[in-house]
Amino acid sequence: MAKEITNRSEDYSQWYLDIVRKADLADNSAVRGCMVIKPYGFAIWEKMRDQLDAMFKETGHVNAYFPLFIPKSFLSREADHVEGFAKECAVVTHHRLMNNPDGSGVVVDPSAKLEEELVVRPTSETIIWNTYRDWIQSYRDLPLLINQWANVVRWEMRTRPFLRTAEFLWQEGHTAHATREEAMAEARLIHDIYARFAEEYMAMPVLKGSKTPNERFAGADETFTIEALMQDGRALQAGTSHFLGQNFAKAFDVRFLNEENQEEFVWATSWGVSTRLVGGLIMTHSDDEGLVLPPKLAPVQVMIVPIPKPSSEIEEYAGKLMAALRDRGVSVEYDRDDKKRPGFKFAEHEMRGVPVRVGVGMRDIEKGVVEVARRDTKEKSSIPVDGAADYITSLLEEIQANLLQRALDFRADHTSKADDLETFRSLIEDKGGFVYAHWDGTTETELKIKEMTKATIRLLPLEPEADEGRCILTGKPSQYRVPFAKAY
RNA sequence: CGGGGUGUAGCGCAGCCCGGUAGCGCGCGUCGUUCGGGACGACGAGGUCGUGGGUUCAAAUCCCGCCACCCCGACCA
Repeated sequence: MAKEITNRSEDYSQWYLDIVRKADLADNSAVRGCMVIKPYGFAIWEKMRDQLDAMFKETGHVNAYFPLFIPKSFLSREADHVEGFAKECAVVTHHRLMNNPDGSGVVVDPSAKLEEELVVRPTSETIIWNTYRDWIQSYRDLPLLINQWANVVRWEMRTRPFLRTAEFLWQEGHTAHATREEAMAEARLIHDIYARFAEEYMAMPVLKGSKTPNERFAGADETFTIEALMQDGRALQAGTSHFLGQNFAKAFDVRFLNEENQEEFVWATSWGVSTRLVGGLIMTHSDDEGLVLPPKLAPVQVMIVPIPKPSSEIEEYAGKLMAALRDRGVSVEYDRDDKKRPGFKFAEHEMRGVPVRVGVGMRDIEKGVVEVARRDTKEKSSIPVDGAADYITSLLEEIQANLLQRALDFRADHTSKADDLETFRSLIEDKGGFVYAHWDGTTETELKIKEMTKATIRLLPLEPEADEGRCILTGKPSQYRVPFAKAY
């Protein structure tokens, strides 16, 4: 069922791009590296967004919005931060165009040069912390638990729809706390929320852990990550939550008076997930027939196809089922297009990943049944129409669970151990997936292994399984294994 | 920024080597027959052949410049 792993990544890449296009998710845009998200693709993002937003709000967060433009000087306040992002910033230098004197369209008006150039946000820590300085005076102002839904721009050299685009949509949470412990707990809380969302809603299992210093967010003291495994054996960083220590508070001079009337710098976190999750969703579940959506995130969970074409008799028969499904909170649509034939519609809805298709024709009406087809296994069965709403409701739950299980099995099949460099290299190269190996803990070794094999340490397990061994590169002692993988 | 490749109808491509004024499939429109797994037939619409120059009686085709995009690297929280 699942897409077979191929070492020829261009095949996999083509398969992915075909799904994006054929399932009507996104198009290339006129701007290099930016994509147009089409209504169906955006509907999936909206389902994700609404669910995440609810989870943030349940844990005391509120939404706000900060400017798109950041004065260039803000970026350089935090040394690591500017170093991390400087190479991929879009910069606004002027604020006016004028007619070209030679009549060939418009040019930038040189007299409209900005005093201070503006950077299109690659992330908002700087402008938000510059604002927080004015909002925080006392411990009574803390914690400050704010999230924003926004777009950001990172001028990446190579892009791929959803997985890495120059402009992308995301949420970024920025919180301020009175103590180190509280900020760390916040970073861990969000990390847990991301993992729960990935598994319960996306049916995408993730590894949880912290990043090595080398892979940490620019300006963070600790980065927590969730890492998923795609069907071509590559890992996808799906969401990060950062403990920022007092780095940004110091850079933007954000202090507060504690209960003892002493001045302290505040403690911070930031965290985000993006439209990259849509790419992860596609790559986790899709097959050669197209997209496969987990019911909890499918814009349409059940599509009713009249056979051979719409009629008032079929609509009346199906209408009762639709009402019963809606009563149970299931989103259902009736395909009333009378131009397309049933076979075409079947293929089309499969392409778009609709979890359950219900076929209704005269034959079914005579027998008092409907034909129920599930997208994940392609199985079809004839179900009495009277109990169909209950059957389909539980079938949706079963599909959700099956997709997660399938992905878990795939990950288990593509998780291995290596005790020497040659085994490691061949596992990474031929099998893909996560390869657990011993590492001496140094950035130097991490980088050398990356250079030799393209594999990176995806995370450091939070509760590592004790397993003494020797680093596959240097032979130095190691207390536990870390998962390596090639990553997107 | 290096190495390779491609620009021809909405999409995917052929034609280029060997110059003669543009074609195929899908899609699109109309009509008819169809309709329980991507229908078929007939007719039809749609193209500054990426762009600028050169050679030639004549350029999609040959030559030179430029631009864009894709792939592999580099890069990438």
